[in-house]
Amino acid sequence: MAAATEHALEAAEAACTLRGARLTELRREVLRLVLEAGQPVGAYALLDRLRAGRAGAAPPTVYRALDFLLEQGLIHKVERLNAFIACADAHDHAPHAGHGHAHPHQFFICGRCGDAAEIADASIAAAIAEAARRIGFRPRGATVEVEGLCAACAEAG
Amino acid sequence: MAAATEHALEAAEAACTLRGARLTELRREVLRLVLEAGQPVGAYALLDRLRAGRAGAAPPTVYRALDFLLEQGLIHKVERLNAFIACADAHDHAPHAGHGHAHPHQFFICGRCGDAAEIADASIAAAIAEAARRIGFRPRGATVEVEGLCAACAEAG
DNA sequence: CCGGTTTCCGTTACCATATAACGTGCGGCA
DNA sequence: TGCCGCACGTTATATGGTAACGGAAACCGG
Ligand SMILES: [Zn+2]
Ligand SMILES: [Zn+2]
Ligand SMILES: [Zn+2]
Ligand SMILES: [Zn+2]
Repeated sequence: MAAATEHALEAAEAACTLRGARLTELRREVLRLVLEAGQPVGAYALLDRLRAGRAGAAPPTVYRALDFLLEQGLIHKVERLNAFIACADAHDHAPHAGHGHAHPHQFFICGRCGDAAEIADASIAAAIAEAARRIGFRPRGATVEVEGLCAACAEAG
Repeated sequence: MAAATEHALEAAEAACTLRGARLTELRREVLRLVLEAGQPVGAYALLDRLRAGRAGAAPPTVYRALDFLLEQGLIHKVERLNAFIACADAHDHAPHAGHGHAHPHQFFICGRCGDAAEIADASIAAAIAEAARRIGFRPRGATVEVEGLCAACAEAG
């Protein structure tokens, strides 16, 4: 599946260029590591892997790169795991001119195999927006993370 | 509003008794601190306050109490803040015999004043359940946390 | 090409959040 | 009485995240 990673990297490159953001060597490398993980991955796990090619890497090195990738909507943070994962459809959501909130999304996290499936369900988003409206709350961003068993694991055991 | 805190503590006592769980002195004290905070409060902030009356308190002291209170559904964790808050309607949800998942709930967190409003919106829960069903996911618990401006702060500015 | 400005990133130090591991005391129970 | 399980103290450690400073490099208006 290295091909998928390469494709995603090229798409990220293109998206950044469109917005005038600089996907530097370091940021590109961190994005590659997140893509290759394929699952939510912690900042320090990324740091360890990053050090394979970059001797002096330290926490700020990886956190700054992650902040950039979050800004660009190329990755998401999984709050329940304090971990990061590549956006499943970074190439789809419109390249806003400015910086950004990530697009609305939800995660279904398997407690057995560790997979995190990203979806963008309009009716969940609508229900949240409606509830917010009802209490006069002005939403700026939402975290929706469901823990449980994925289809494969539920069947297996 | 100390009266409200006392009332909640008595309700918690009753609920624990019903389930055969022991709301010890320590756990009761931590619950009191969470109730008195009125907002999401970090474990180490609780630890500091706990130390006022308990010289030797250490991280495990407060984390074990918090784990118990979470089990009993008396408090919730706010993942986005790594903080804890008293359940807004702990006396309402059925006292399951066994231990438990917390009841379904959602938080609307004001980024200006720090308040976190807990609601239990059936249509949000339903939309999530439906999305889970569609992908064959078996949910065990959900985190729904919306960040933004509460009604008061949105009006103020 | 120059000089001013911004951005990126190396580096050090530190803070914040959470858990592992082990021991002791205590109450319930055969 | 001996055993067991739970609660909790205690120490140490793991894991996650920032502040602050400085130098190098990219960018831009001349
Ligand atoms: Zn996404
Ligand atoms: Zn699974
Ligand atoms: Zn609640
Ligand atoms: Zn507010």
